[in-house]
Amino acid sequence: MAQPADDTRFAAQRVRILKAAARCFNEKGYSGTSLKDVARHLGLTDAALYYYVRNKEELVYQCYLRAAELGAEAMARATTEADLGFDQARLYVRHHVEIIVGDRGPVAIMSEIPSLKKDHRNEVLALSRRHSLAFEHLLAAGIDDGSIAPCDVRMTGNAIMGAINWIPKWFHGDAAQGRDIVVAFPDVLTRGLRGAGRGAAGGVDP
Amino acid sequence: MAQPADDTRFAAQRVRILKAAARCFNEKGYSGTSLKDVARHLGLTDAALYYYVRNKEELVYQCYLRAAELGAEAMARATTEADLGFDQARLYVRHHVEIIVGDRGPVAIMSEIPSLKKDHRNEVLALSRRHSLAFEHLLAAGIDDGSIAPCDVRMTGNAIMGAINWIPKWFHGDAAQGRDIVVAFPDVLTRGLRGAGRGAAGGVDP
DNA sequence: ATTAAATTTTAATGCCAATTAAAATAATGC
DNA sequence: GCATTATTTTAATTGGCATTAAAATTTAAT
Repeated sequence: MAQPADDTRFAAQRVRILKAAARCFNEKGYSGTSLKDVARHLGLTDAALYYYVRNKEELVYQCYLRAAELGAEAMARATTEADLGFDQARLYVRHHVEIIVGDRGPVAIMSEIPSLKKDHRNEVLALSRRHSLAFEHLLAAGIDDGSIAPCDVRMTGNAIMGAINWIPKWFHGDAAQGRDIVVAFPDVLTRGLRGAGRGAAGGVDP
Repeated sequence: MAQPADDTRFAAQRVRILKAAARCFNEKGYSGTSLKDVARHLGLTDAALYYYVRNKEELVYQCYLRAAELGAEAMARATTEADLGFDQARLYVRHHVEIIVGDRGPVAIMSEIPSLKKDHRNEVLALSRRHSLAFEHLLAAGIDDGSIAPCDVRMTGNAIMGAINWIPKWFHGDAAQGRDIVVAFPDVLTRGLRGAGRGAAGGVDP
């Protein structure tokens, strides 16, 4: 009854459950998926899930926490691996998209935060805002260093995040398409950011 | 019991209901919103809704039909009002975004198509695909006429549509923010498309 | 005003899904 | 092999929600 926090078996099954849940939630929404749906994907019974989470609300909560973690990881790697704002933005998109369509996916879309109970909702909302703000700061830094053209960073951030968040709505695991996404999205989502300063490619071929 | 198809009262109430439903669905998802939730927004009882729709599934179906209509309208206006692909793409974003954040909104996000029954699902899926294809053709035409730089039109379309579809997740009716969106999104979402041919602004100022 | 039609409410009904407790099975250490 | 712990299942219990039919109220036309 007491689960060792680091037990391999328990932790592994936990992740399997979170991924199965993420797939279901992305497809049919939070309330639209029953615990039986999630369990079926794992060859389990609905009741078995209660060994890993207190209740259904906590299952979504954990999914959203995991989503926030992975997003933050992509962001952290991006700011570490490049200096110019533009390059960081591009890297962030690349890393996040790779996670979403790769082996660590599916990642739950944080699309039903209002369904969480107050404490969890506030926590997830805070994480979400922190992520958005981090990206906006990244964009602002890019404008300062001249690699990104002046723009409304709030709206630009919302646009880029939206395009990423929407991916699970139309990507359902096709490997070839996954490769297309990883190749195209970083370019598509950042091509409009280019500034005239350092690192600017211009847009006019010589 | 028999509703005159064009009756002002009936039609008006019907639209009010669809908008209230769209708001609820966007916020809490299809299964997450009860008919009582929708009715409460209108000062009605849940049972009253059955005078306007056969059942809950048809309520979503109608919301999605309306969403498809409005999207198609934005697309049609865009292709009518401009010639170059780039200008059409920009106009489409402008029109669609104006509808979403304007008085005709909220518009339901088509995010739970799998919850529809087969016939409705197929119809809505077809409309959705048609819309995506229309946009991809528009992009391809822009590449041909030189106003849009060569790109993966499928992925570019997915990215732009995703950014638009995600708007209702963070926009909740604030008028000032609505203006920001209308001003920024057409630019943000199409700035990366510019080609080197006719109508190209380049990216280098002087 | 009176009547008929249109709209909404009240008051059931039944099902599905979340949750829980106890029992059964599987895994692990000795 | 035995005993203890971890994991899953079976078998209730529960409440909410979609749905329906009949009754009540409102609206509109004459």
